[in-house]
Amino acid sequence: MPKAVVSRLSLYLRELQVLVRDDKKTISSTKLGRLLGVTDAQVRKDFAYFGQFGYPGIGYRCEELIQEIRGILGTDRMWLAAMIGCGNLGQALLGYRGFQSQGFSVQAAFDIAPEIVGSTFHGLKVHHLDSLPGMVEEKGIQLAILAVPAEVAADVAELLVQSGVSGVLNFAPVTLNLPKSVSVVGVDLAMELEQLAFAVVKKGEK
Amino acid sequence: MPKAVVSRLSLYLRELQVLVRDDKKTISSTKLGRLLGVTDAQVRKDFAYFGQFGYPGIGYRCEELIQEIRGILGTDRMWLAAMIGCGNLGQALLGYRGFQSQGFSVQAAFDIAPEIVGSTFHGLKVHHLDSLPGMVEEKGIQLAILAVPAEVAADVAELLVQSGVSGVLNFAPVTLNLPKSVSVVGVDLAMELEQLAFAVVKKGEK
DNA sequence: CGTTGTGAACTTATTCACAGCT
DNA sequence: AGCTGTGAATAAGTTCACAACG
Repeated sequence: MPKAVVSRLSLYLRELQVLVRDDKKTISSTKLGRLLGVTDAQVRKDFAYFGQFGYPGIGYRCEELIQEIRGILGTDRMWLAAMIGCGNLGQALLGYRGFQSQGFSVQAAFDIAPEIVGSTFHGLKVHHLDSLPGMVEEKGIQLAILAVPAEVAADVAELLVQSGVSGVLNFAPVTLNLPKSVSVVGVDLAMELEQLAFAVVKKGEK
Repeated sequence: MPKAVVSRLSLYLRELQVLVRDDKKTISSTKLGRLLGVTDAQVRKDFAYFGQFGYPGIGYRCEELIQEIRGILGTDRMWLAAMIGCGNLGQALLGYRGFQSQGFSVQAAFDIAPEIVGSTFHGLKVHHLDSLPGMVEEKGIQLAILAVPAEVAADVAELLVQSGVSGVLNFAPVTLNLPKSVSVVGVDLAMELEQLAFAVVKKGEK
């Protein structure tokens, strides 16, 4: 299965949730594809990797398809996460409503700076990083959102691995080299802007 | 040219900047690839789309290659950006140092909420969205960072287009449908966590 | 010698096109 | 009639492997 399929699955899910909010009951591969800029065949093939979810002559039932996708992605259960680093970005992410609504619950927050440890942001008290291993165990935390400065990201990531988390969402602008038992997804905001700059330049040339 | 090449270019750039900080003068495609988890052939082919930057027997000169990549991405000049939406996320992004260092300067910030308009975050005063078109023109703003709630994202994006921006970095969890003269890069934080959840689930099954 | 640049081989991903279901 | 699911065809992207270079 192509690995791009999984990111399209997230995209389909997001669009289906919009459709349900607008009281749409069913949607065809053609219409769903049009909304997202992919072909109808692509939509059908993507779902076909996981099962037969459609109804010939009808399309896909939105609510049902949402459940199927959530089951595939694993977001039908609640995932417990820890926020690591409560500076600018970490604080903002603690207040982000979109995580909770998609199946992610930030259970604990950590930092190392004396002026931040002990503070409360969006109802969550910040603990010292030293207490991370214990709390991961105690609370059953599976994922970490890493929002620390680049210089310390590698070391902190190492600590996360030792603490037993299974996945890291890395906002630090460095490539983490972790054991392959731990999954990593990187989000580099400056890189995204670079991609945008390139797209603009290319368009200007055409 | 494959479109994945451009995102790898950003990745190479980031790693090269680390290498330069560590006083490395040159690097081979094999070593650079190892650091990032791609093959040596991939590294060479990626650069080959844009020119001949390497030295047989030596590798690539880091400083030189950085300049080449910045030239390709268009980040050798400074890009002027506006922050649209100064809630949680917008405020955090205004304080993000990584943008400036990679060639992006946030010149103005906008919101619509009376309690936010007029405030100052990280040295930047928040204007009302109504003054956007004028300031885009006046300051020569090319890019917009869209950090508004999903419900209003489409309408605000429309205003951005009318104001004349060339590119939008969209943090709202919706697909924007803009004229193709305007480039859009989307970053959906919940989607990234979903990708991570899937990776963890899949690893557990194996 | 170590390393690039690149055509050719191969692998992966997307699109086509149509049988078959409702 | 409208739409899915899917094998076959096509296209895109990656790796191989080696000549040429400093």
